[in-house]
Amino acid sequence: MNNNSYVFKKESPNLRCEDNRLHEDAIQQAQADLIDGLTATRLAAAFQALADPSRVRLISALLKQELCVHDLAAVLGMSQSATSHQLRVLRAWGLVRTRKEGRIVYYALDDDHIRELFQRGLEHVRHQHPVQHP
Amino acid sequence: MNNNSYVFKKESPNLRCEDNRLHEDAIQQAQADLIDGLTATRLAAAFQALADPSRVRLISALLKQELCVHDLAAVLGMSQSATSHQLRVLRAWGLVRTRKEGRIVYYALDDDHIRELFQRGLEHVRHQHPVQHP
DNA sequence: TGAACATATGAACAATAATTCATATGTTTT
DNA sequence: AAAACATATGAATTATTGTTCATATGTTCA
Repeated sequence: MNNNSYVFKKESPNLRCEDNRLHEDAIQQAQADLIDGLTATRLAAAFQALADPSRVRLISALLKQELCVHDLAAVLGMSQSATSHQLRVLRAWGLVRTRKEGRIVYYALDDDHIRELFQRGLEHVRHQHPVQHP
Repeated sequence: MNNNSYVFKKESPNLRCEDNRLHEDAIQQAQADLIDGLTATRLAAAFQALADPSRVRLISALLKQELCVHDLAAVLGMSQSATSHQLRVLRAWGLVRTRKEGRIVYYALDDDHIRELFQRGLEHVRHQHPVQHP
């Protein structure tokens, strides 16, 4: 999926943007690529699941092995309740799965997909320009 | 980065979790893998940048070519102001870059990195189990 | 120069979300 | 059965965030 034909505008005479004469083609192309509302909402939600420091740390703790709620709370230094709430978010969006053994519930990453996504994000952060303010 | 030695607990005699006799090793391993607070915050922020339907749609519109603010607003059906605000978020976190030509500002994806991350997310969403509620 | 245009931004408001506290559910031990 | 334990959940509170509205900045055109 490495499309090397990214389009930049040619040095162009000054036209009003409003006219849509200048950008008509680009707009149509963009309309075609635009993901639909439902997909956008789901995709955003998937990223949202990773958009919190606590949840990101939970994922990192689970990179190499499963852990129970109690231990996750201990590792992260969070309350049991907060941990459980956050785990529910991760589970609801399919990032982790659970396995129950007696009264203990073990959490694990759902699949390598997640690890992959996590690593990509980490790469991005590490290659990053000095942090700017949002 | 495909670590195939993911650790699951052995079927184990019933011990109190609190004891840390059972999970001691796991906890130490997790402590070691745990990303630090600053990294967690930055990583979460990076995902946060993609955690909104409008922003995800902006990215999708920019997959194949650059576009100006006016056109992005038109393509997404958002107000100029809202579009600009969201673009600022994407720019602040290094997902898009800008190029100014006269009074027109063109936005483009910053690099293939972003496309990659976007696609991974999309894959995840598409492979997804029937949607559950958070 | 003044009017039209493209974009950016600050303040206000509405909507979401994360944590805490108290308590509920279900399991194991005594 | 009662007590201890592991986890889950609802309500309340505080914090963040997205959008709108009005307006500011900077560029081009007449």
